Amino acid sequence: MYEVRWLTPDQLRAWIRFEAVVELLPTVLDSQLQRDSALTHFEYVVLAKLSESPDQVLRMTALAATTNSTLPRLSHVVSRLESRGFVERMPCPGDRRATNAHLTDEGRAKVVAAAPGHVNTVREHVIDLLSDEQVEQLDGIMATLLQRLDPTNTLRILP
Amino acid sequence: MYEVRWLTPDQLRAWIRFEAVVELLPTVLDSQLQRDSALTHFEYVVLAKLSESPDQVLRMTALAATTNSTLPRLSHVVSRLESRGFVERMPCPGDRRATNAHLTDEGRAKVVAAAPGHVNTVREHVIDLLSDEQVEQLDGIMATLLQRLDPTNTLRILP
DNA sequence: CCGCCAAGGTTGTCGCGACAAGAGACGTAC
DNA sequence: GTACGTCTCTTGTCGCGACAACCTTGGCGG
Repeated sequence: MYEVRWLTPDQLRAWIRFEAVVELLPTVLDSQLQRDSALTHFEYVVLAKLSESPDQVLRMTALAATTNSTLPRLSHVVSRLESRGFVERMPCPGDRRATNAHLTDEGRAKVVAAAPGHVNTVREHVIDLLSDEQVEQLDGIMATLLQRLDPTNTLRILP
Repeated sequence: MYEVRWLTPDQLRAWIRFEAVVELLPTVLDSQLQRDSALTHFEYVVLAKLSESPDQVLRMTALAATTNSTLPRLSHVVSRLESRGFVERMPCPGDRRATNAHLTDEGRAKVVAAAPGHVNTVREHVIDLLSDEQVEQLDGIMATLLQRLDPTNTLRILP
């Protein structure tokens, strides 16, 4: 039985709405990609991050970090993507413990084909609904939250 | 091959951060509740919504709406909660198709015990990190997004 | 009444995410 | 050179969420 600081009405309202968006948004992203490209949102992110990196290669650990994922989760997903021919695993030359994930040409084609529809969904459901000022506010708020959520601050390295 | 309006650098940065938070936040909420109260975040929300309603009763459909869920998902969760003694199903007097979910005393005790820890987590990871102004901004942004995400606008009925 | 469709819930199946356990490889201390 | 701890990744198991199929009841037109 310790002291609890409950939320004020304003805080509560903001939280309930935020909570709702956090609950609903992933479903929207997933179903669009699933429907149009037979990809999970997470699978898409993996392919996208690989396509943005030099030589289309990233170490599993680095890939896990940029996708806000854990290694076990990533490993499973890469296995699936590998069996579909979008990614191939290659031993890392310098470190025999490490594995490199490499985007195949087929995988690259896949993500290139999926990107427009995904960007469109992001616009329709988020960006285009907000003013430039609100986008800036959103960025500031999320940057603050990430300092708590992302211990390694991987995401502070941004373009 | 149609026209694509890519995101501007500012928009992209905001989106990547928002995406990261949407990915990471649910895990934090789930693991705290799981660790301290052996509850899923969604289970907690179900119990909480019931505890806030008159007579601790809500129809399944209404409960699904206020928890941003689908009926199948809710039905499964209520079954689990029922087997643990936190909720009981009762036929709705007025409509023999409908089912009422009723929070038991045990369930009420459970949610009351879990609430402080949960509120604390929400404060630590979200509310207390933001200024009052940012909380207001967050509320405005999320309200806008919900108009798209929540077709029935169930959540616009707020305290 | 009676045939039809919509509304309200439940159940079954499948796939993904979380977690724990394990197998190699690297570094380092002695 | 060898023993220990750490890093890197994989694998197996379990539980939840999405989706589809199904069943019952209610409303409504003829």
